[in-house]
Amino acid sequence: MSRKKAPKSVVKRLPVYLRILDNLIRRDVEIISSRVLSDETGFTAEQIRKDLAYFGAFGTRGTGYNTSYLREKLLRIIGLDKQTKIIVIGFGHLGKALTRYNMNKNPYVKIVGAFDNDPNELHTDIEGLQVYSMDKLSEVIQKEDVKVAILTVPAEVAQQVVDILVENGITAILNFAPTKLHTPEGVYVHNADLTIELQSLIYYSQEDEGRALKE
Amino acid sequence: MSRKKAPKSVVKRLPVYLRILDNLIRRDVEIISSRVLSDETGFTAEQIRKDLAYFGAFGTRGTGYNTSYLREKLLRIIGLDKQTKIIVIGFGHLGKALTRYNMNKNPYVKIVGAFDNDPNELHTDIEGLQVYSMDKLSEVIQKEDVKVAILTVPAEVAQQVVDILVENGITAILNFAPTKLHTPEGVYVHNADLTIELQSLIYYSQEDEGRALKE
DNA sequence: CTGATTTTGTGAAATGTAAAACTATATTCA
DNA sequence: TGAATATAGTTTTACATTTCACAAAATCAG
Ligand SMILES: NC(=O)c1ccc[n+]([C@@H]2O[C@H](COP(=O)([O-])OP(=O)(O)OC[C@H]3O[C@@H](n4cnc5c(N)ncnc54)[C@H](O)[C@@H]3O)[C@@H](O)[C@H]2O)c1
Ligand SMILES: NC(=O)c1ccc[n+]([C@@H]2O[C@H](COP(=O)([O-])OP(=O)(O)OC[C@H]3O[C@@H](n4cnc5c(N)ncnc54)[C@H](O)[C@@H]3O)[C@@H](O)[C@H]2O)c1
Repeated sequence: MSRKKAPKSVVKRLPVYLRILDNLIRRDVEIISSRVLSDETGFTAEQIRKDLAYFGAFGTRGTGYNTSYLREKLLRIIGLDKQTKIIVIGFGHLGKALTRYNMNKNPYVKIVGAFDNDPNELHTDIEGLQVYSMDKLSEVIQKEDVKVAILTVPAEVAQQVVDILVENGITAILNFAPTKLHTPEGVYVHNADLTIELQSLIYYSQEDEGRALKE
Repeated sequence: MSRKKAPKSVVKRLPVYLRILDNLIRRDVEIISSRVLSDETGFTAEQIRKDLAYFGAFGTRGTGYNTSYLREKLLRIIGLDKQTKIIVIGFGHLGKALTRYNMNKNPYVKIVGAFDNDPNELHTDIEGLQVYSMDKLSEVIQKEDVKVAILTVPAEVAQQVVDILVENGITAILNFAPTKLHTPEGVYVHNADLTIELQSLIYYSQEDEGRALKE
């Protein structure tokens, strides 16, 4: 049976459910209802049930969801059931912060290398991390069979770096550079645009003062 | 005349338009059509026109939009016409990267202080930045009349820090901690959850392999 | 100066997403 | 054992957003 494709908004909520489940399991909670999940996530219970229904029926009526079972299912749905290999391009301030964080705090991914074109950045104090110059890119991507890259280079060079990544078989890019990237069909780009987040927050922070909507 | 409230999706696109306009003005482009804006942003021309229409009529039929004029209007709409004062709470890896970036690259906001509870973090090599211990929070917020905070503390302490921020009059928070924050009515929280971005990207990177949607 | 062209601004239709209502199934306890 | 209760899963309805289609207004060419 072929299920309807899940909307983007649903996919964005799956990792939230996963995180809550991880916390619950750590606290030895074995069963959770959509109602309680609702309290923890802020999404409505109906929405949570509907989201999960895109992928199957994982609960028990009258009881709720088994936390470990649902976690396993979510891992498989999201694609985290086997550790995803990732590279980071642009080992500057943000690249370093993200690399360190994902190596220490994110068990679902494995950073197999960081890359920079500045020779001064080719060292690190992060344990277990290799920092390479850009000419090692092809070699590492192929040897490790990497498909996912985090891009933290300046906006001016982002497109040219992306072209190289795509050439070498990268199919998914988390882009922090504030610029629109052009990629061929089949290469996914997610923009994590921190400036946009901040500016739209400022919009809302002023809304109450009645400025924004007046003529 | 009172206009209809702009949807969140529209508000998120306004900073994108602003950025493109900044680039165009830097290249001395004076007039831009919605069609070309569409090419630059990836949004459809109709959508761009409709977005702007929530706030007024800023273009000239037959010609397009004057870049400088539209920029001024957008600045005022978003609330960037006067520099917004911001504080950063949690001067760790991510907090440092964001602070440095916004001090150097983001002319629309002014970081008036960073805060940390670890005495080792109370120094910095960022020019013009003051790093304070947490007991200076009230004082700085009041003296500078700050309303917006960037939150980069560990998830475990995020809620207790938020309570302090709210107590002291902060009304908008950009939250990087992977946890749901509870705030009273009138306090805006935007979650910038980088782990969710990465995990949902992984979902899409596997979609083509036909795994995710099969029974 | 006039008709053709361009491009904005906007109402209507289509699509996508969320919420609500409902149904089915399991559990609990008298 | 069976009625009451709890909760998942499904269908329906409402709402939000995008796309479409075109009128209105400005410009341009001759
Ligand atoms: N730091 C932030 O908080 C922040 C916030 C919003 C957006 N961003 C965006 O994220 C990106 C990185 O920001 P950052 O603060 O880390 O900047 P950064 O200058 O500290 O780091 C950029 C790194 O990319 C490297 N680099 C430059 N050209 C390269 C190339 N062609 N190939 C490989 N590496 C190259 C540089 O050597 C540097 O180490 C930028 O696009 C920035 O606009 C950053
Ligand atoms: N670094 C990343 O790339 C990344 C990615 C995703 C999410 N995050 C989240 O962002 C937050 C910060 O991450 P980080 O990597 O910068 O961590 P970090 O440990 O480097 O920084 C956290 C800082 O907060 C300070 N702090 C702790 N408790 C505090 C308190 N009660 N009051 C004030 N300051 C306090 C610490 O002293 C430290 O300097 C975390 O919640 C993390 O989960 C970070």
